[in-house]
Amino acid sequence: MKPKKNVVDRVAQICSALRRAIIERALSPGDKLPEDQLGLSFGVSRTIARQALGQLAAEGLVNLRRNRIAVVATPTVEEARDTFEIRIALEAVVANCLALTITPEQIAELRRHIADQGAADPASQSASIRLATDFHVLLAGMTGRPILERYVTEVAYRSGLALSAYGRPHSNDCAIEEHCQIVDALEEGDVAAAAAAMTSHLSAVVDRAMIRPPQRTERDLSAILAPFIAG
Amino acid sequence: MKPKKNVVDRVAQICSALRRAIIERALSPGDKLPEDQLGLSFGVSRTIARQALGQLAAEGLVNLRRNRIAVVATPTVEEARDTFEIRIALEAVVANCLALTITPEQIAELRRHIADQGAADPASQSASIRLATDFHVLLAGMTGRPILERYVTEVAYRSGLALSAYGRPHSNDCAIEEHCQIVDALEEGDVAAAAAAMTSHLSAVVDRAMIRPPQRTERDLSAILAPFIAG
DNA sequence: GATCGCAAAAGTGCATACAATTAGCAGCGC
DNA sequence: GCGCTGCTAATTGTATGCACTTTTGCGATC
Repeated sequence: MKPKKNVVDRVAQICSALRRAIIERALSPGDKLPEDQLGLSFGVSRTIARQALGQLAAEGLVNLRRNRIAVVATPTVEEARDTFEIRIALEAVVANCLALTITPEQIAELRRHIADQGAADPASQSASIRLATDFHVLLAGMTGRPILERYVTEVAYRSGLALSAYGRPHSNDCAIEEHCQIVDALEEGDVAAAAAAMTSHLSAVVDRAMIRPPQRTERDLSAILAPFIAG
Repeated sequence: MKPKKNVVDRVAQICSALRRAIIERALSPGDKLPEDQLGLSFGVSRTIARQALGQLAAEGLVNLRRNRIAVVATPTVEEARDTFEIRIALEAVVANCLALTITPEQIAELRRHIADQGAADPASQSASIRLATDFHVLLAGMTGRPILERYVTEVAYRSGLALSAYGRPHSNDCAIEEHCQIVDALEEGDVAAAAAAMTSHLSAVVDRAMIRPPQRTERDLSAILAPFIAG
């Protein structure tokens, strides 16, 4: 293969890596993200790191203040609730859409995903959080609507960050059970049931969370980031 | 006043200017946006212009392809419909929220805005389109939820771009009438009626549009942009 | 007259350089 | 001990330079 394509934009790569690091709680709200350290970790110049930070700031995952080091955003409680209400509205659209169009192959893929989720090491917070989020992203992707998928994904990541700030340690079991109910409703093509299952699932996630007070420690950024840098 | 603050981030300034230029149809889908020409127009270097383009691309207003000149996005018909469905879902949330919380002062402000809209020169497409969009942004802002406001704004601009590609020349009168109905429902605190008025208004916008085939001409970018550069 | 090839021009992709701002810290007075 | 002051290191904000890619213009060729 030619040395031509830079994979697909290094900015996007860095954004994905940081998003995953945030959603998996390797990075916590308030963690600092200095441009040159980021650049060093990902093997790019500050120019690129800076663009990535700009994107993430637009997505609400990072806070940017002039002449200040970028930090992982710390959503307020109001923002967290707001995010989830928006998420519920958007994912209801997904459920409505999919209940009418979903194929048996897609159902199978979803069940496979849920099985993976069940098989994940329950001790590994990061894996179960990521899989739970991926389930929703997968659903959104199945609608075949790129814009809907984009917004659902964005808001799902933002929710993950909010949970990271306020949620109690993620509990995987209930998520799996509720994800199953959603797939069941989709399989039957029951629009109302699918939307209801989705809504009550997300509401339950909110109810289960919104408890723990935030914590604060200093850590080594490059060590945190190492596993997220694509080979 | 001190010579310190750069207003508030020049990237954001350029983004706003371009968003307005797009929504007012001074820029049409497919129009080229070369970095150095942009930089020249706004008095910044390519670095800054480039960052702005990155943001706008993330918002779906601009298309970016590697080594190619950035262009104003040309939404497909599917994307346009998708955008509007998302918009309807989000603005229904706005309507629900406001029907319960809106104050008499806010009602007055909305009626004032609608009056301005009625007073706008009907020949001026750009003014009436901008005012119509601003009405929705204003509503979203009144919820006091910054995240909801952000998504509604983004999707409203995207809708505007879609209409620019496919809509027939914007008709102001019906919009004003429908905006009035929304405010009426909000004033009565009737949640269901407000959401219904909002939904049917947006559906009507879609129905009225989605007709005209896109056109294509070459124009002078810096002349187009001149009125959008903040003093 | 149309087509192909190729070199110049235009444009992007990225790193680096430098100015400006902030953060950290030592020293000082109280 | 505590807070203020000024210095230095760290970090961001922006422009510029260079390599590379795409587009364009133009002449040769058929």
